Amino acid sequence: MNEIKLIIADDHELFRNGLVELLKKHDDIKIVKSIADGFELMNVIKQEFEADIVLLDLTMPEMDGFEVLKELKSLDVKIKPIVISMHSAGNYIAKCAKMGAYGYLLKNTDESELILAIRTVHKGKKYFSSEISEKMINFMSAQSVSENVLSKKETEVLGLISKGLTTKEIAAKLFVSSRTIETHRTNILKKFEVKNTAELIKKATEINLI
Amino acid sequence: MNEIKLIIADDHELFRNGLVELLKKHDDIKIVKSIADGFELMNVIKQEFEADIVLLDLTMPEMDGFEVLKELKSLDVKIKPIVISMHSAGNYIAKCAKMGAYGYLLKNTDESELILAIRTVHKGKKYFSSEISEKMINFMSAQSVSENVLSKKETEVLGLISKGLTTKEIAAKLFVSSRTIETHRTNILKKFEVKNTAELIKKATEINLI
DNA sequence: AACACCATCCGTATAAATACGGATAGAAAT
DNA sequence: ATTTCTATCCGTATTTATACGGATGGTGTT
Repeated sequence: MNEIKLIIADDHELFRNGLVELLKKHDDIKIVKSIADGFELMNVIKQEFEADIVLLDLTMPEMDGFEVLKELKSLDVKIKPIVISMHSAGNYIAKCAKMGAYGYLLKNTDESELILAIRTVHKGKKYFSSEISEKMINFMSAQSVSENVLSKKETEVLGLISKGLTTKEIAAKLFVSSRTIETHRTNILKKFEVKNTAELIKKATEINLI
Repeated sequence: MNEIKLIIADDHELFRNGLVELLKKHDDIKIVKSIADGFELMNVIKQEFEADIVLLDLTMPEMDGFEVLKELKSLDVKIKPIVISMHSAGNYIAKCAKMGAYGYLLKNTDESELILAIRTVHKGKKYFSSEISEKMINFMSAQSVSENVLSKKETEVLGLISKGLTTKEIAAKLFVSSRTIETHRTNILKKFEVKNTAELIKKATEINLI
C-alpha cells in the first residue's frame, strides 16, 4: 500500500502530540514513531526502523536537527527529512537545504501545507514554500556568504545572555573561563553583524532565535 | 436615530483604512472622522465635532493616546474613548483604565469583538475582554504598584538603545548630556525590573514595546 | 594531508554600562 | 499648597562589554 510512514522528532511534547492528532485524520499517513531527541531518533533509524519521512525539529537537547541531517546524509537510508522549525531566518533555511533537507516548514504553518509538504516529499520532490524559498534566496543574494549559523555553544550562550546573565555568570554556569564566553560573544556579534548586545537581542528575537 | 458616531485615531494609514472598510458593513456605526494624530484629534474635538466614541491608538507621533485620554478627561465632552493598542502589557491597560478609557482592545482582535466593544461602550458600559481584564488584574496584584509605564522620552531612548546606539550616541542625537541618557537608562531598567540591557531588550520585545 | 571550523584559553586596552548618591526647574495631580 | 513626576544635569567608582591579536587540540571535510 501507499501508506506514508512518518517519524516525528521534536522535543516539545505538546507540539508532537498536536501533530499526531492532526495527522491521524489523514489515512494515507501513518505515524510510526514519535521521538523527543535527535540522538534517540538516530538510534531508532540505525537499528531496524523503516520510515519514509521524518519531521525534524531543529532545536533538540542532545542532538539537534543539523546533526541529524548530517548523519542522515552519511548513512545510506531512504528516510527523507522535512525540517519543521520556528526559525524563519534565511541562513537556517539555506543550511538545511544544503544539508539535504527535503522540505522546510515553519511551526506556525497550517495543516493543509503540512499535508501538502508530506505528500510532495513522499513523491520524491522537495517542498519549500514560496515564503521559505524567498527568505533563502534573499539570504543567499545578500552575499552574507556561508554559514553564519550559530554553533550549539553559541546558541546556548545567546540564550543565557538574553536572560540577563553576564559573561562571568555564564562562564560559571557552563564551567568554562570567562575568556571563552567573551570569545563566544564576539563571534555571535560578528555572525549577526551587530555591534552590541542590545542590537543583538533585538535581531535574535526578530528572527525568533530566542 | 441610534447611529453610533465614531472617530478613528491611529497613525497607521493601512490600519485606519482597514477599520473603515470593516466598519462600513455595520449600519449602526458611522465613521465621522479618521485622524492620524492625537493633536489633530483634540483640535477636531475641541472645535465643533460631535461624536460618541473614539477608537484611540496609544502610539501616535505628536500626541499619544495617554495624553489624549488625559485631556479628554479634563474637557467636558461626552466622547467615550476605546483604546486600541498592540500592547498587551498589564501596566498599559491599567493606566488606560485609570485614565478613563471605556474599553481596551488589542490590534489583533477580531471584527466581532470590535463591534461588540463599540456597541457595549455606546450603551454606556465599559468593555474590557476577559483576556485584557486578566492581564490588568495580574499586573495590579503583582504589587508592581503604580505606573511603571515608560515616559515619552524613556520610550524614545529605549527605541534607540534597541537599534544599537550607545548612550553617547543617543545623547548626541537628542541634543542632551550623556548623563541624562544614563539616568533614563537607569530608570528604564528599574521600571522593567531587569538588570541589564540584554534582559531589557528581550522583555521589551516580548511586550511588543519595540 | 590539508583545510576549516569549533570550543577552549590567554593578554592588553579602551569603551560602555551600571551602581551609588545627589540636584533643580517645571508640569501635573490632589 | 504640597506633593509627585519628568527631564535635565553632575561626581565617583566598579563592573561589563568590546576590540585588538594570538594559541591549541579536536572533529570533520575534501
